[in-house]
Amino acid sequence: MRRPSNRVTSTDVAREAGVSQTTVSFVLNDTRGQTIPEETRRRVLEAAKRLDYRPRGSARSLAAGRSDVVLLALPGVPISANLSRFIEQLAAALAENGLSLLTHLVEGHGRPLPDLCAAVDASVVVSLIPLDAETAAAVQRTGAELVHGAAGRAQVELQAIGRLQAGHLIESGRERLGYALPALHATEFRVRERMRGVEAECADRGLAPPLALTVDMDGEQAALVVDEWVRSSVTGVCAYNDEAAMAVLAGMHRRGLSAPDDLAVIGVGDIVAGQVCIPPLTTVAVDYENSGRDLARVVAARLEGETPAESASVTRPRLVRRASAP
Amino acid sequence: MRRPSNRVTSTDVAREAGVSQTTVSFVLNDTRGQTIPEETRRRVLEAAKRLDYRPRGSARSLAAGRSDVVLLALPGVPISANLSRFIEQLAAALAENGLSLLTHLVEGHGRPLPDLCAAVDASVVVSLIPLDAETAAAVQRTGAELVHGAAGRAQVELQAIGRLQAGHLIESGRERLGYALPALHATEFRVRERMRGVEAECADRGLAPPLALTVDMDGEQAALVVDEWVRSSVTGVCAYNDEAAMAVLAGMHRRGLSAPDDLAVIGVGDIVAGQVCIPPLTTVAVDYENSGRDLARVVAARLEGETPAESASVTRPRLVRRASAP
DNA sequence: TTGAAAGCGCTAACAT
DNA sequence: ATGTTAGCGCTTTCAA
Repeated sequence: MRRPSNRVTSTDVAREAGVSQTTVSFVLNDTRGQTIPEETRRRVLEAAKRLDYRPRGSARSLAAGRSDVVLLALPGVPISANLSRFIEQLAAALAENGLSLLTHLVEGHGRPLPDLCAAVDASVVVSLIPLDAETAAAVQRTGAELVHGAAGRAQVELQAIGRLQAGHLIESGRERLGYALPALHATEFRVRERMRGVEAECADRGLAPPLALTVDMDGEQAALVVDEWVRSSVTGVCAYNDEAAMAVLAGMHRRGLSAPDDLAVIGVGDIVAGQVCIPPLTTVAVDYENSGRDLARVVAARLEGETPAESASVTRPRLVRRASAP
Repeated sequence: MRRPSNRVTSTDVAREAGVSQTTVSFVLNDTRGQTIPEETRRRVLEAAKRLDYRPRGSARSLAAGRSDVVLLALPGVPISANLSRFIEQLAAALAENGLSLLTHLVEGHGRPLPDLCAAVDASVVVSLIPLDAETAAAVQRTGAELVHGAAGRAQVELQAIGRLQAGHLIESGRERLGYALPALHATEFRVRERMRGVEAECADRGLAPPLALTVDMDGEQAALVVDEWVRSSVTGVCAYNDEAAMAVLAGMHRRGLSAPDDLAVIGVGDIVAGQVCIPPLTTVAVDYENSGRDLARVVAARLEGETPAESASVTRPRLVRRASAP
């Protein structure tokens, strides 16, 4: 076969504790239906600690048929501080259930998700990205439970963001809106849905749809775009994100215009820079709050075989009022 | 034992292809030293594809004594677009070597790194965070190779960033510098080292050390800080990061001052917002360029048992000139 | 309350 | 060129 590794195994622990390997397993797993005297338990636990024993996941999941690994699939985009906090919560809550959270960060790079699932024998895959049917099926065929972090509702929530933006601008008296599309990823699902939210809100309030224009990360180009909005009597602009919103602000500055008087501007994301741009940026923040813990609960339930009343939604848009659109 | 799962195994593939399970293993692993006729290979491959077979990682690594999992340990902070690209490269390059990249995103949350290593039987751990000796030892005791992504040199590079900032300002004629510390994490290693770089550069050029002040993400507070710099005849400010730099810009704006005339400002990070703030922000970008691929090479070498001339450094600071400090 | 023993699905040495 | 077989370290039944 191969050189036997020198890593500590449960057999070593058993020898050290003077019990059988089976007993070690019982103690370490708190096997229910097994009653272990305190004295034995203590001896095993101490031996394990003394040897710094760590059960080998591969052996464990091979034998048990399921691992304690939860795979989190994230889109490859930069990860915001906000999302970062959500992941922390999720990891912490899962750890309390003895589960290990590992992340697949880079959609489309590296090995395909189903391969990764098989590679670590994941018991659950939590996906924050929409999986096409084929991938989803392949994941499930590896034996992993599939949990959608933002499934189904994602579309609704994305639109809710747009609605919140438009609603705020309209309530402050703007009747003709513009929409600032990002130069990159302009065709992405998220971009489309957020803009749809704005359109829907305008429609509901009997206003014309927003005048959508693409904004580069360049003051001069942005100024041109601003010119066009002004020409069209636009008085409020919803941007796809805070960066695009800041580009609009920069374009206005070049023309001697200022927010909110000439054009009210509202972004999405609540990036730190938005607090100190000129003027400070009104934006829609997407909070994850306790949803990390909620999701962990869903994951745990799934492992019990239950199908809980679907995941509470992960996101929750909130208006952050600052000077650019008071 | 347990209900036999209905997942496809290599035995199923063997049956489907009409060969032994061993042969399937040979074909799928391209076992060197084994010669397989094209016809057999084809039959096996087709059977595998037909059944959508995926080798189970746990069984594989249990038998082979090593898995194909590479664990990337990242700090819990938000992940920049830049770092994101680095990870993509790494994942892609590793995949070419048949390795799977999984990420441990949340330092200090969830299970400890050594536990995760054991849980997935990682063969390599790539750490972008400094690991304390105890953790490092524990990781290695799980059998994983430890590769430091930015080890040792980290300090040098962090200082190089500060030097680049200061050098640029000084070369453009500024003789008295300020340093903008972030309100949060002000005591962090990175913050200290970056500022040390600025101090070192000032010292080398025979100038006084920078006047370091803490800047909040708040225009009014920043204005107060700017007042103090002006009072002290500071003419150029190095900020810990782009956000802090933008706060300085905001403070200046409140006082009717503008960059670079009254105060030249330079950040770090090259965040997108810096392209469209007022004025556009000069900054130091930290590029990962091809270091994802480089690191993958180091990982592969380590798995071969070689100890290559230590990892090429991961980062490389570069000046991005814009209006705030031309 | 404990332990012996049978696998889990795979790799790799050893036949054939 | 292919198959037989012995484990890898663990969980879990079953017997003691």
